[in-house]
Amino acid sequence: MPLKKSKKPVAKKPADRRPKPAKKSVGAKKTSRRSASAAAAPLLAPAELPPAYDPQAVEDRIYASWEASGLFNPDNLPGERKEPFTVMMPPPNATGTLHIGHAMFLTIEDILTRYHRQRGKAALWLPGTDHAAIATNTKVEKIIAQEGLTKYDLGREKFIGRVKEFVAGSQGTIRKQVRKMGASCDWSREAYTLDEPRSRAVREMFVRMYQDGLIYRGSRIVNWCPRCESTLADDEVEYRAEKGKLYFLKYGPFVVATTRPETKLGDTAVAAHPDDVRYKKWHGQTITADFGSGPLQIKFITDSGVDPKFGTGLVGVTPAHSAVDYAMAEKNLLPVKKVIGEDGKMTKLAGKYAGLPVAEARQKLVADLEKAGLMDHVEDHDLNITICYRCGTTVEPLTSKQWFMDVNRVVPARGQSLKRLAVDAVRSGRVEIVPDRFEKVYYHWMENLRDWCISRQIWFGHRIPVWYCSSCYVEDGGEERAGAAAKESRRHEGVIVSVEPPTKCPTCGRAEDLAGITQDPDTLDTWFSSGSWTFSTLGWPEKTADLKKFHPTSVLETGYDILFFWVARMILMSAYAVGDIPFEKVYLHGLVRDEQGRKMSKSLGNIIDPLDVVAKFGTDAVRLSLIIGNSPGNDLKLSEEKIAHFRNFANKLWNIARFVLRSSAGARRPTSQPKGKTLADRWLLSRLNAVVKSVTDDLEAMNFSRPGETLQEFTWTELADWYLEIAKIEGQKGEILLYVLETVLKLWHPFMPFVTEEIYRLAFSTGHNDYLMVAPWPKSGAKPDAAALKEFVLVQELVVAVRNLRATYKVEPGKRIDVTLACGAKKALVMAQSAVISGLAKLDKMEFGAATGSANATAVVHGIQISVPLGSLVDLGAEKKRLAEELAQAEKYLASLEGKLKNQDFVARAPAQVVAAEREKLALQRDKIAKLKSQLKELGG
RNA sequence: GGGCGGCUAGCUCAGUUGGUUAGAGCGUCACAUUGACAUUGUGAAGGUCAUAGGUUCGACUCCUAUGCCGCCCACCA
Repeated sequence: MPLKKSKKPVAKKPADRRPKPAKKSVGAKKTSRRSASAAAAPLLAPAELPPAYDPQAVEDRIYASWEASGLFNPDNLPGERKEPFTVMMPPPNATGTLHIGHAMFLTIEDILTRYHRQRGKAALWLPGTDHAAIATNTKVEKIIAQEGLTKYDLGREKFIGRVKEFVAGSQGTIRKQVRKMGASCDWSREAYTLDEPRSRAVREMFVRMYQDGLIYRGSRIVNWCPRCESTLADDEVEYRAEKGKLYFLKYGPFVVATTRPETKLGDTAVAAHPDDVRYKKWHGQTITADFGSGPLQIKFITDSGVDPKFGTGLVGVTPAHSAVDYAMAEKNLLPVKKVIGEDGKMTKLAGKYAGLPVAEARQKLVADLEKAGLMDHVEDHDLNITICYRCGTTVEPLTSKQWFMDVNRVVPARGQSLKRLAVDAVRSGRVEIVPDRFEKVYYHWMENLRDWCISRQIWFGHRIPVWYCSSCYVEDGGEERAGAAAKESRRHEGVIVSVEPPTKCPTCGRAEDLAGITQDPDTLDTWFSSGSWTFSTLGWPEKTADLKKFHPTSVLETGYDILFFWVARMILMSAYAVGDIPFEKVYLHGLVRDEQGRKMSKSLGNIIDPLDVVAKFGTDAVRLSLIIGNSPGNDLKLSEEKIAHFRNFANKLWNIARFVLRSSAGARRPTSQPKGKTLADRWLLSRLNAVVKSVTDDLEAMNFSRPGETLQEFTWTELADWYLEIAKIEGQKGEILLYVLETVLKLWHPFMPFVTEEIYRLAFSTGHNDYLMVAPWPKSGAKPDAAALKEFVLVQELVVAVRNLRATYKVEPGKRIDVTLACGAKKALVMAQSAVISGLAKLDKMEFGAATGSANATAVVHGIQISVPLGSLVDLGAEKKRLAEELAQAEKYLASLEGKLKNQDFVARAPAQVVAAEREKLALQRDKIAKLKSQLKELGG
């Protein structure tokens, strides 16, 4: 009993055991046992298979054997594999553990990878993790806060040490969990956005873009999170509705409405709509306003974005603290007056309010204005405040000297701006987004993209590869002005931008005293590094063989929630760096929600932990539950009941295998599709071919739910419930059963890799790295046997009709009954199938001809009248009622068919096929009605 | 303010070029337990496909409105 011996100890091993290729415990046993008996027959007596599939006893062992086989690495795959299939795993944030959403994407990507691997491609699925700069930084700040520490207590070096420690632990957990899901990714190529090769790629990218003038340093408006003490990208802010006030201030000769009076100290203009007649005479003038910190020179400008109906139709323009206002300032070359600093306090430009936190400054200013009679009135107002997507703190828009990526400047080598390149990649069809409705969303976002602020003031991340020479570099000072001048540092003396740390200043030659050359303290936006993920993982900037072979990648599979953050950035950066698309297709999945459709969250306590449900139901069941019943771009509602259903299904498949193995003892394993001998054989094989085609077509179209449903229906209903039952009657089906089982395993394997691989190992594997994982995908060559399909349906319906009668009259399930069939032209078919029909319907005698006597229960199917003499069991009244109901229904249907066929337009315009089908239905209904009527007459109705 | 998605059986969802008596799973009801499987089998009940129009011989499917529910984007100071 080698199976049982090998099972227990392996199952106890921890999931995280990283198997060493040399140690082939499973393979070795299998090989020695197998080598004696060649490949002809199943090698395991079915008695050795436990009656229930036990995922816990199988999964870790199977995964370890896959990993040991080296077959996750495309370089090791058998045969000549010219065509690559590449998926880059969206690197999970190294901030903790995986949730059920990760389990979903792992499943989808694994299905894709396994399918294409079976199709004979060089399938590469490259795993990795993301350092997730702000998220991880914030997380570790929280952790050390529990020790009563801040990052400043530790200092930069020590703090980063703590982060690295945390990340290492998190990565270990993630690796374990990814394996637990059965992911067939190539661990030998695992990458991390902050490891050395990726860091080098980031620096290289930065330097090249700087040299091409696409990265510049300038003082522009950014989103500033006072808690994180860092900038945020435009898409890293979220909104929260809040009740606020709208203050109407006396503003020189006007009244201007504002929600943030304290920012008015930084106003440099006031704007009206150009067509607003009330203010025409002020256009171009300069007025003076004073809010208590001295007179302000305010230019009157016009902007079509101003809504004349809101407030007084005037906007106080505060370039330093509003993105909209900054845009107006750029157009009008207005001065920028920064009254709020990065510390969240008023600057010295705020006069007497300098040094006050923003909230206090507002209170004081409002009080002062009221005192001075400068407050016209105050209204309640609903407003959307911007908050940090990581910590929820109110974001302060302010101008700051940062590094930006210019998305509108023409890329020298490409002749177009980054924005245009990224739009065209999708517009041209080279990148296809599934579902396609997201293409519109993508265009809209990309067209409105502004220069991307890429510098962050957090400590953890890629340090900006820029150094400043203290001898040559002079910070700009003085008054700022919006517009072209803000992009000051495309080139600047004393600014050294370099992949490797500089050894001397290129301007002054300063070398010995490197203390005078200091690196920019800032780090890069995390998306800057993940934007290069598709090619940095393959060795870029080196011209590696991997890069040549596997890029552009085939499919990028990720959640629709990071379409902008990540997908768009990858298209942008790939267009720049490699002059190509990063992937051919984008498949966007939805969110996993709880059974009530709520987001899963710790506070709601409705989180489904993938490891919990995997332990409870098995990985295969969890995988299916995340795939079936879901379509791209739509959210999925998940419940344990659903997972339990697929646990049951995995067990069903297991038991189908047990049955097949015990029924096929001594049979040869066919190398091609056997010929069917009986109607049931021909039906099943024909159905199987149709299923192969349908599943293949669906997977090619990246449709995962439907092939799962198709396979489930075929496996459970057609194969198990019908064919296996017939096999018990007809016998002698060893070869067909083995063939169908093997084919079904191959088809199911991408969806449920563990149970299928285990069955394959027990039933078919010859050892020697013979894994289902690399078994060729079935071909769907044969044409459907239309006659067999049609005839078998008749047999099925006949059987169901008899079962129905039995259930209606509560005939004991075990009892065999007699039946009289009036078959007409179908007699030959029914006679030929009499053994099957009798077996499935538990018949004793089957007679042909018209039934006699009134003690019959009757049904009509496909023109065949079934009469079951039930003697005293038949309640004549009830039977009459039942038949009358059936007759009424049939007549109703007949009437609709007649109506349709009487319609000359239908007959003339509908396709001939459709009309003919309707005519056939009509004839069948008429026949049925006649038979039902005569039976009713017989009963005296 | 602009845009997108959903609305099909009690629940979760299929329904891909317009032609089925609208399907599945779960749940419900009835019955069945000596070998592939009770993590099962057999049978049944259950829907005017959100509403109103329109196009068409024919609409769950296409078009136009409307109503809920959800999401995304946006500069209403």
